[in-house]
Amino acid sequence: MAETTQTRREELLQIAAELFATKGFKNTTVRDIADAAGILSGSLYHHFDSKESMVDEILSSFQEELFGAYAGILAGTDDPRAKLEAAVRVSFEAIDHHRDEVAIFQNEADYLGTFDRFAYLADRNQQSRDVWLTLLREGVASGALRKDLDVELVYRFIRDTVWVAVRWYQPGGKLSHHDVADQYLTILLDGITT
Amino acid sequence: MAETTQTRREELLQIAAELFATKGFKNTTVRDIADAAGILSGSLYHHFDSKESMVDEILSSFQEELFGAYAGILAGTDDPRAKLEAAVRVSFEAIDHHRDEVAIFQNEADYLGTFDRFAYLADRNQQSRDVWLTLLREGVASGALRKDLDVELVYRFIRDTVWVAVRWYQPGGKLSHHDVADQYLTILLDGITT
DNA sequence: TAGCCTACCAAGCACTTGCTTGGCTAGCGA
DNA sequence: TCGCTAGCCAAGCAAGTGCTTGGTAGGCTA
Repeated sequence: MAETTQTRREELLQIAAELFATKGFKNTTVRDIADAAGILSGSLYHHFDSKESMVDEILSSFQEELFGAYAGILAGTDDPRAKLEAAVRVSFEAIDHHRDEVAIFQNEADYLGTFDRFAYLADRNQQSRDVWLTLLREGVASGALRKDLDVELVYRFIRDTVWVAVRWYQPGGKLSHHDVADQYLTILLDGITT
Repeated sequence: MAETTQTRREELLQIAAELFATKGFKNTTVRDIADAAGILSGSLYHHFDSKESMVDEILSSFQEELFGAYAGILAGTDDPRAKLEAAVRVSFEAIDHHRDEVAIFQNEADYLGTFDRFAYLADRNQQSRDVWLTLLREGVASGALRKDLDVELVYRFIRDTVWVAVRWYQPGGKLSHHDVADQYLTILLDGITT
């Protein structure tokens, strides 16, 4: 294989990501990671500078992909409601494809954000807020969404509900991420009453 | 004061709760707690057996109060829709009144649940699920809620949205917990479209 | 005033943490 | 065959971790 050089690194990153997602960043030791990889802890430092640089790499590469998808939606020509639906679907898809990364971001962003190195996490948060608020305001302006809503609050509810789903969503389970997105959009758009 | 004996203990618990909520349980050291209280770390062990017993006390007493409230709603004579609304309101109220406790439960339940001592956390989770599913099924049966909903999924969405609000809700802020509950119920019950 | 209790300090122990250092080995291109 | 690199090990250090121990000061009560 041509990418043999990269492979071991990426393999270790995947192992680390799963542990970070499951046990938390601070709660995962370099010995845990090394054990799971079948090597000694010191050997990790042949591949990475520090434990921090591992999460850094995991999170930043994921964020880049996700925000590329959002940008594509915003730049598209769909009507506001379709764009909003697309953003929700893309998010649930991210949970399906990048379970560990989403979980790490959800659980550790606050803590990691206190370090200079992870200042970009706050920027991404702001960027995400801009995306959703833009979509919601376009929706209200176009008449597709109710005018009596507190757009900021709606944004928070959507963001929370979508991302926290990573806690219970099972990638190979009975419900696909399409199913989950469908059900959530039904509730969000039309409510649960008859 | 008659409760002077209890006061210092409770004061220390409050200090610990705030740190656990902000920095995480594992990420908070006994020296952190002691520093915040203005004493040395060893002195904490005059009041408590261990760091674990501190979270234990914090969480269990909170849970008892919360589930008492749920039980009251279930036992009431309101119609299904009113009961559902009441459960949502009680939850947002808990976020307002017990910020730290809710945050700790949200962030640490998974990790703590792996210890025998905190097995009751899983029981409480199950109990909570029963409460919400009962309310939702009564709603569907009465005709107040749509029949095409996946009740289990709706439960998860509600649970997540309500409790994760602890991450951004500001107790003394512009929006009261009543306001937040109102807005969420509007969305949940009737949707965001026109 | 003697005995007891609450609240704390000072010191440190046993262990875990992230990370470092120096060295080994297998494979590959020249 | 030589040098180079990727990948790993063995050993350990400095800082931090939860918790223990023996002791002190002040107040309450019999």
